[in-house]
Amino acid sequence: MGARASHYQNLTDLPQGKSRDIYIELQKAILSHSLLPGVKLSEDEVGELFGASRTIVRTALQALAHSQLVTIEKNRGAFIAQPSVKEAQEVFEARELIEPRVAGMAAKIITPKDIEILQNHIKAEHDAIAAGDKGEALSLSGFFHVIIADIAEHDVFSKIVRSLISRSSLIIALYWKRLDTTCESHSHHALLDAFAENDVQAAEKIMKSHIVDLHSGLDLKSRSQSKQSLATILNK
Amino acid sequence: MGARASHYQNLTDLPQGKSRDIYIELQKAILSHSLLPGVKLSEDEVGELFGASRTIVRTALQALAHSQLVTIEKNRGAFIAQPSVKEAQEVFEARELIEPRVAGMAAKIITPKDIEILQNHIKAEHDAIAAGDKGEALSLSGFFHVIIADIAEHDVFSKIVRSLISRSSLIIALYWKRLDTTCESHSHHALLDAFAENDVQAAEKIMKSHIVDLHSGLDLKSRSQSKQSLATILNK
DNA sequence: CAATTCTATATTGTATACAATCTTTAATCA
DNA sequence: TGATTAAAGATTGTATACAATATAGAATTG
Repeated sequence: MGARASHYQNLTDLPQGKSRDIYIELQKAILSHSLLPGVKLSEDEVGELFGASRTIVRTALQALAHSQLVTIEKNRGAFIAQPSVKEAQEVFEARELIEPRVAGMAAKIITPKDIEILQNHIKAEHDAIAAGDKGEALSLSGFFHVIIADIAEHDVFSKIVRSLISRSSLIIALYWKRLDTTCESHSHHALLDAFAENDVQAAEKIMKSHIVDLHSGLDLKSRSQSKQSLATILNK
Repeated sequence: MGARASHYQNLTDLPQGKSRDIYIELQKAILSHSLLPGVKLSEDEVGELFGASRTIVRTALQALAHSQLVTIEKNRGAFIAQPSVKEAQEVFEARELIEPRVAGMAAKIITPKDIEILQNHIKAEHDAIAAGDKGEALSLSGFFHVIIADIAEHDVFSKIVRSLISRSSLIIALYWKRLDTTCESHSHHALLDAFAENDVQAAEKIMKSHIVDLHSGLDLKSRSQSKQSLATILNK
């Protein structure tokens, strides 16, 4: 649990403070699909919810915009980003190039403790699925990839991977067609086996096919959409 | 000329306005090594220079911080970033993975007009070297890679490449040891030949070895300068 | 004289007031 | 009625005043 929270935190380079808190909270809501693409984030409303002035809120929203989780339209405001079909393709193409390499690097230097963390993470995924908490399960399965990037101890790749995975979450919200998410867990298990044996090549290969598989789970013709009030969504 | 300006502009997702102008100007100064790593960017000073309020300046500085060209320290201010040795290694490792792929993609779809643009760019590089304008030459040789990313028409990779090249400029300012920069031009020429023949594999290979070569031009033991204050630069 | 504490100054952090712009609603005209 | 225009309201953009913090210099102490 503590591990998960820290992964959220490390996603921004904002200095500590209220802006950072707001960034993290909003991000959490976006990655768990509580906030869906297209939803407007009004400065007053967000400020009201978090007890912060607009100055602070704007800092957080601009940071989210830099992370491409939010789009800011001049004189119109901030909205949860809606990645285009082309962007969706590109994000997964990038993941197909970068993440196998990262997985290979992780396999090289992974420790038993790291493996335990990943095992616990997979368990948490299973629990979320069992509990029917789809948003949480999805969020966790994304963070699985982030943990691997952290294990690889390569800050540059790690940051890129985090960004790509965040954007993947939005892409999945818009274009995911498969209803069975359980198939993913299989890949994660297989990856763990490769890690346990420090098998670099196997890790690369499994990660590659895993991402190709995720990519193929997208329906890049239709997109889904819905609108809700921000206050309702954040339970505040 | 116009092409070069547009490449600066496309480096940020800031909305049009004064913040964007400041971002672009500061970035230009950083990439041409007019502003060196460690230099402080005081909000008042920058605001004075550009005739803008601190609100606007802060937006620009925060954007630069997110691009990792600037580091913001709480209650201390913004400084031109000073990449560590580890970060320098990682940036070039990332470039070695990503840029060859991008060069291959560009080779596949490049047009005669694109090739002409690249040729003109190389000529501008030569002119800058001939004129002894080292900063300009360096900046241009970086943008050569950005243009290739644009030709590949892959926004996600393009953005990553832009970021890596910006950071490379800081890294070169801190760790470059070679005194002859002319050798680079050769690689750029060779790349152009591969592009002209739409030779994907050759483009990948040349780009890879070009970046490995750049990487080997770094002295990752000693850094050329540590913190420079604005006072030092102004001889006060 | 060196080291330390204290004070004054300068700089950044935040809230807020006002301006500019967009959005919605009401009114007008064909 | 339907479309167009005009006014009112709401929202974002920007400047600025004040608060919090860090920095530099002076005073103090051993």
